[in-house]
Amino acid sequence: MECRSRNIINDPESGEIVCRGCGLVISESNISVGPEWRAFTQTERDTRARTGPPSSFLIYDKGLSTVIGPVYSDAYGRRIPQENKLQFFRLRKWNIRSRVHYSTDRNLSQAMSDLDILAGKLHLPFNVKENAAVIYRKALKKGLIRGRSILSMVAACLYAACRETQTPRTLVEIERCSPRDKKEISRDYRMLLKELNLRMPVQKAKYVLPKIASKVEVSEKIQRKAIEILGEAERLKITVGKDPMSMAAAALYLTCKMNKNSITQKDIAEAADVTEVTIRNRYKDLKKALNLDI
DNA sequence: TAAGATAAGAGGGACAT
DNA sequence: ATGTCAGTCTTATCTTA
Repeated sequence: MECRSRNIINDPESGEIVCRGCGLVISESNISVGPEWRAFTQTERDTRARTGPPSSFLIYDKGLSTVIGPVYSDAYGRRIPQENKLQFFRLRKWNIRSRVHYSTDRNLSQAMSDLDILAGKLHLPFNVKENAAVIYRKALKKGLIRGRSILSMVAACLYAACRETQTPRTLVEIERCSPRDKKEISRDYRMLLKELNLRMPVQKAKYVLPKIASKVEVSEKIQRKAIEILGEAERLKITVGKDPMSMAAAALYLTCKMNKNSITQKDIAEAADVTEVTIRNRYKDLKKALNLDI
């Protein structure tokens, strides 16, 4: 099988790399990430490893800080004399205190842990989480967090990261996993867009279609046909200003009906998280624009 | 029982005041 | 900053096939 469009996306649901155009799973990224050396004992592994954990925006100090550990021996394993022990105790104490010293650091360390929890609940891949962390840092630097809820800002950053990376997650889905409500999260999200001058790519209905299709019983053929219809709808400019999710839902419903797949509006509405009425309206638009008579 | 029709209300963008 | 307006989507209810 060969996919020409190469319009690939890292599917966060399955962890696969798939083509957004045709749904082909491309699993050929066989890069070996293991070491090129062999080691037979733990000591050998320790001495041969040349790297530590990666630096990450998800850790408040990017994981690069030096930590004075609670071991009372020096680099050669010799015990530290009694008279110096107190000195090390004080050093360690200030090492810990200085790490999370400023309020922004405390805020960030709290936020990163909240982000971790939220992204985990939503099964979001690492790159989205990292992206959200970068946005949060920018917001914090511009003083946009103060006076707002950390949890809401974290949710807003995560949503922004999803939009930026074209990872299909709706605001409602994020709201369900966050203790803050949709109104607040969306307000903060809009504020982020404005203050940080973020430009988001427009969500395409055909990218969210597989998400709906995976929740209802639809054949691969019908999915492809629905995507075709969406392309046509876009060309006819009847998608502008419409929720991509409802466009996709309506296209899927239309295709099912044309192919004698007796799926109900209710089922699709549930899978797409839109109402039946909205599906009906979009369905009507599609039928009219495409001159279809079913 | 699913699908269609209709109406009222919420919330946000554009624009004016 | 606040108000208005058109347009979208939701919720609710009734009718039709």
